[in-house]
Amino acid sequence: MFSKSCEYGLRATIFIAQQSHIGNKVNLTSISEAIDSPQAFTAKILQQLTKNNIVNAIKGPHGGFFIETEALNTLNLSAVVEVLDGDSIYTGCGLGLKQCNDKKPCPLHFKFIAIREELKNMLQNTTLLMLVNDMELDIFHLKT
Amino acid sequence: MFSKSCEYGLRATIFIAQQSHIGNKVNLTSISEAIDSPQAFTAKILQQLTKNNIVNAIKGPHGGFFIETEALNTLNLSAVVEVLDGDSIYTGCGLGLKQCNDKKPCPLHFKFIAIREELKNMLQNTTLLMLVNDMELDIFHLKT
DNA sequence: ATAATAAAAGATAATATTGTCCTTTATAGT
DNA sequence: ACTATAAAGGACAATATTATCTTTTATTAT
Repeated sequence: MFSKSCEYGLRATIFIAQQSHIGNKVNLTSISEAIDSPQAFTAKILQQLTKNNIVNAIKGPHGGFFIETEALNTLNLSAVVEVLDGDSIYTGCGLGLKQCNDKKPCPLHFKFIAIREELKNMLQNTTLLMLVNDMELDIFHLKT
Repeated sequence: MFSKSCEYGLRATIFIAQQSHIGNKVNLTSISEAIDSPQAFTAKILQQLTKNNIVNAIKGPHGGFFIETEALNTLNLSAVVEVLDGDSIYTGCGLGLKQCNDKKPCPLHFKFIAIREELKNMLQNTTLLMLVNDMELDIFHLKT
């Protein structure tokens, strides 16, 4: 479904959101430990998320990654996915055709649209704050 | 969503189904032209589909690939996807966790399940015959 | 038997993705 | 100023996916 980059990116973002919600900044080491991801690779992904204003980064001692409290309520999963995997998951043809649309569709086009819309809605309607609140239930996890 | 192999494989299968429905066997060259795919790569994919009894292959002059008429009605898209991409699309975790289930879910687990079920149903409920019939409408295409 | 056709199989190559390592830049505390 | 911390950036390496090329096997028709 998503690329490895996107998977790690989503997990990292959710972890940062969680920590930001309780007022903590987190550094690369603690992120990659918390989500069980390759550290250097995760660093690259966080750079992209930082450049695209999904997360904030502060250098130096007591620095680290965080998300502003107000943003937790507006940032959704779709924003993260779009930064890391682009919009191909929304627009790409299920059979890999370059041109596939309502006018000139592949045989699966209309069947796919329904599912993609649902996925899109789910990703757009799920904010980081929602996930952070869910995770207080403590049955959810981000590693292994 | 699907791998390139799976995209080509689905397109090839649909084309073969179409031709089989009107009593034609088709060879590699005509398949890769009809679906605009790299020929040698498509050959490898067809080998897998043949081994897994999705399509039949006959060597030699007047040989080629085909699907038996009865099978057109029972074979569904899910069968093709499972051969080429395995079942990861049904069972894999959206965040890439090795262990993610109802007992120990990732934060997106329950939201994903709904979408995956719909995808699964769509792929399982869409038979090759249905697609062949749809394509008689002539608005659908398999290339570019 | 021979030639032609067509899939199967094996080896190899190109590309993209995933992952690592090392250096540079920024910041804070002493 | 110096040191420690931490992200940013660049170069490189490993792996997986995608793609090609060549040889072999099977079948048909002459």
